[in-house]
Amino acid sequence: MLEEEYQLKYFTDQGLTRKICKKCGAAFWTRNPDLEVCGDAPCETYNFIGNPVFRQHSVDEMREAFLSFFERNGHTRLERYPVAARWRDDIYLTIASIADFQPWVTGGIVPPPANPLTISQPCIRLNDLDSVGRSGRHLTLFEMMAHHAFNSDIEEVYWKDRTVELCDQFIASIGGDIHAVTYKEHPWIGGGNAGPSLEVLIGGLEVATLVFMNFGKRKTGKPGVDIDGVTYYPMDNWIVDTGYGLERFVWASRGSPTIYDAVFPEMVSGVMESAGLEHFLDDPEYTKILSLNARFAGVMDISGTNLYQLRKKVATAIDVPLEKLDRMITPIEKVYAIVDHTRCLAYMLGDCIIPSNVREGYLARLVLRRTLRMMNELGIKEPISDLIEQQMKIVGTGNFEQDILIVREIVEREVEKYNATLSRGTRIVEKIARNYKKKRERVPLKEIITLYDSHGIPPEIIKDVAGAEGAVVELPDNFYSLIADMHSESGGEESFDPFDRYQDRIAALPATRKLYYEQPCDMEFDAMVIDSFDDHVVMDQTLFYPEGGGQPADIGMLMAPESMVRVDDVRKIGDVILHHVTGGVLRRGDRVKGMVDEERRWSLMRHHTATHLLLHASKEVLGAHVHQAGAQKGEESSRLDIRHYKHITPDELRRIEIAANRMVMSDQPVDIRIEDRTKAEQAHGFVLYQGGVPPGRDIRVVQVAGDVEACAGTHCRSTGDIGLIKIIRVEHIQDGIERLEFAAGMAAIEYVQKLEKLVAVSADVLSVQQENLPSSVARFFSEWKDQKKEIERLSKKIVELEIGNIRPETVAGFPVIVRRIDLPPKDLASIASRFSDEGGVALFAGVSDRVHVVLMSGNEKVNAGEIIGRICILLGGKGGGSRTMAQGGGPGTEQVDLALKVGREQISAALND
RNA sequence: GGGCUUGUAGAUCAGGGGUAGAUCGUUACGUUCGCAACGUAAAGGCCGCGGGUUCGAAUCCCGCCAAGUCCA
Repeated sequence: MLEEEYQLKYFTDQGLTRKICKKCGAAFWTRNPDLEVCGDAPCETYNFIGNPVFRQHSVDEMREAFLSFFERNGHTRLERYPVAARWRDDIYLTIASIADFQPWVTGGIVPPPANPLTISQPCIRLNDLDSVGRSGRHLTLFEMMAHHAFNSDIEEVYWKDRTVELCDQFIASIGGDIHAVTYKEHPWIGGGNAGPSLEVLIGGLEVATLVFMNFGKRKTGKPGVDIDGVTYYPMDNWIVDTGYGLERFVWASRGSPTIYDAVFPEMVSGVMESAGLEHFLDDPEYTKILSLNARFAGVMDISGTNLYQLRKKVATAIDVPLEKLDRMITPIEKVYAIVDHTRCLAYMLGDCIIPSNVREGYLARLVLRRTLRMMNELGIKEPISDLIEQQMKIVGTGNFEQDILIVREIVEREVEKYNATLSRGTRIVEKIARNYKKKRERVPLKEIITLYDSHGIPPEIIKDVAGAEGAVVELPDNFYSLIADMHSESGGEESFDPFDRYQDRIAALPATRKLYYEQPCDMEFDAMVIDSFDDHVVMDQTLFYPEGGGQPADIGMLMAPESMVRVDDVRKIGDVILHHVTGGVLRRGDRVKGMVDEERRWSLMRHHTATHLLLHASKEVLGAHVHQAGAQKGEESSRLDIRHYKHITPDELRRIEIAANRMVMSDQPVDIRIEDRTKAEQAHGFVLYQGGVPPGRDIRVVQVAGDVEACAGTHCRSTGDIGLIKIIRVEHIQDGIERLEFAAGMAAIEYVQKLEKLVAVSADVLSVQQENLPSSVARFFSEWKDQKKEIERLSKKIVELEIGNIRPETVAGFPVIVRRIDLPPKDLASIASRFSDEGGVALFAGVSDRVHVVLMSGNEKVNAGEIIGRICILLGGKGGGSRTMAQGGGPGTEQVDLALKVGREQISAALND
């Protein structure tokens, strides 16, 4: 498959030969004619450990060596992107350098920021979380050093030969021996694309992958090829996608036992010390074991039960009992994992992810809790926030957007939350364990799943806590995969775009001129209909704003000489603007006059500009970490979701409102300009992208009162146009996101008037002055409570009096009372229970607007529940209860005497039975 | 975005159609030089909110709100 794709001129020129690995059968290229294996795991084990294959480099040195090498070779160096992939909605975290440029650049829609370019992109992958620390090579966060070239029919930058040549030269530049390098053929398929790829191996370690993305599933007019039974077509743009593992290069340059020792030696020894394991640091046996461990782990998949296999191999190799090895190595693996996880958290939190129960915030929480658990197991007392802070400082605090103090506060809050969850969880587990112990049963798997799934208690803790209560827990080894299977049942359905079928037709049309940008305050325009299909109209130019950036579409009218239609929705497809019309038909060539619903549009503009001010005011009050998490403008109110790690207090809310309104009153101009994307990003940073990342080489930058955003919406000319901004409420949408709902302009006035009316009506009901409303309400409420108490006291007294008054008669030798007492059912019950407690039978009826009856029996022979039913039928109602206590009622107030009489007969009949 | 769990006294939780409970804490009194401990008593509840079913709902059903949690 794709075999001819690997026949590079560079290979033959340089004297590399293609060989087939005698172990795995894979094809590879090498300068060493005697080589028989491909150099990849499991065909070859690590031989760089203790025997570095590059000149020694630190992380920073290696990164700089890479970037400057490619700069020297004509590449533009790019700053890293955040680890939270906020410009994409299909992934939460940046998982590869190419992810920075997907989907627009790779899709050929948007030109790349530079071409060719080089970048060192921190990436987070949590797929192999369990292997981190154990395998000696897995990391949750790694830097993918990369160079990319975006080729098209118009411009070919470079392709396979040059890419491999650069790889060779870079390896040589850091002291690597290119004769020891093998290039393994490794067809690559993913995300609807495919292409040849080369794995770069040295010392038994895969240090880089060179991917040549040139096939896609989409038809391009060029002949297709068959890959794994699927037809792929050569793409119009073909992309060099390389990934060099920074940490792996550093590791190979040090030859240390594990990647962790190479990448963060200071952190490892610091955490070792905190865990009381510092004696291992200079122990040669430890070094030997870990080297072996990494070497063996390098050639196998160690997930799940395979870990046991790995342990056995190492134990056999060094002739140490398995248990002893396990005791030695497990704590060290945890230290490695802690060091790795805290660095991952430093990036996550430093790049403004806020721990949450959803989305990427959940992933941050997951890693944080995992780390806490391991720290706890090792008895590390040092706060995790200190470790994260150290990691941030090692990376350099200037590389993070989030302030270190805020990161600390967020972490400390998370720790508190986790402790609360754990202690809550412990109580629940204890209770359940006691229950099953009493029943002499094992705690079933179902309970464990509920505890984990619904209460977040890890099964290990369940086992411990339940064990302490003396209960046995049913816990299979594959617990986590069981959970995963359970959740994977629900498949996502394909979303269907109703505009897909117009794609071709729309693509043939010229771009619509966007008058709404040129004349944002005009509401009338002339245009020519250039296409019309179904209920959609396309014109050469329009003032109608299409839905976008959280701003709804304009509505209005289009008038032709012979017809008039209503516009009720407007959409932008590519550069063409589609108007959805009702009430008539327009034809191609019609000259029309358009009129936008002016009041609505003004209201939307006010709300939109107000959104920017409010966001900026929130940053002023709450801190620079505040980001927009979403926004929706409306005519009457709008909402702005912001990322913030705790609840906004009423006082903060007032300050935000005041700050925003001050910006209004200072009447500052709204500056809108089109800027070059890359230049704008450099000037303003990624804070530009508050409402998502717009496509295109140029972006529209809206600058107002210190707030700078890439924004496609329509705005007021100056902040004074907005009028009043009134925050209506704040809502806690999810952990880490607060929603501000607000009104601007006339809508704000209307809201205030509505509030005013609410107060006026309320004050009127109580006949008090408006300013006395709070104290009056408080007084009424406490009086209401007092009086409720008083009624209860009096009721008790009446009950006592009634009991004193009543003399039971004797029926068949048993005390019986049948009486009408007009008290609430509750009181009747408490009187009746006095008699039934002493073996008597009591039937009471109370009359208010309806009749309720209570029958209580302390006598075996009298079944209260049965008798009450018959009584209630007479009252036109129903009733029921137990043998000893029954209640019921009905509307028949004039039947009370009859009902009681029948009741008495029933009771005596039962007693005489 | 989806699944699951939970909202009852200040705190922790029972009760799951028929008179709202326990433990701790609080207060008062007793014992004490005082404190702790102990004994006795009391106060403290819109049973999250709004609908519905029912003779009757803390309890069942629906919606909302809030908290927690697992996953994408």
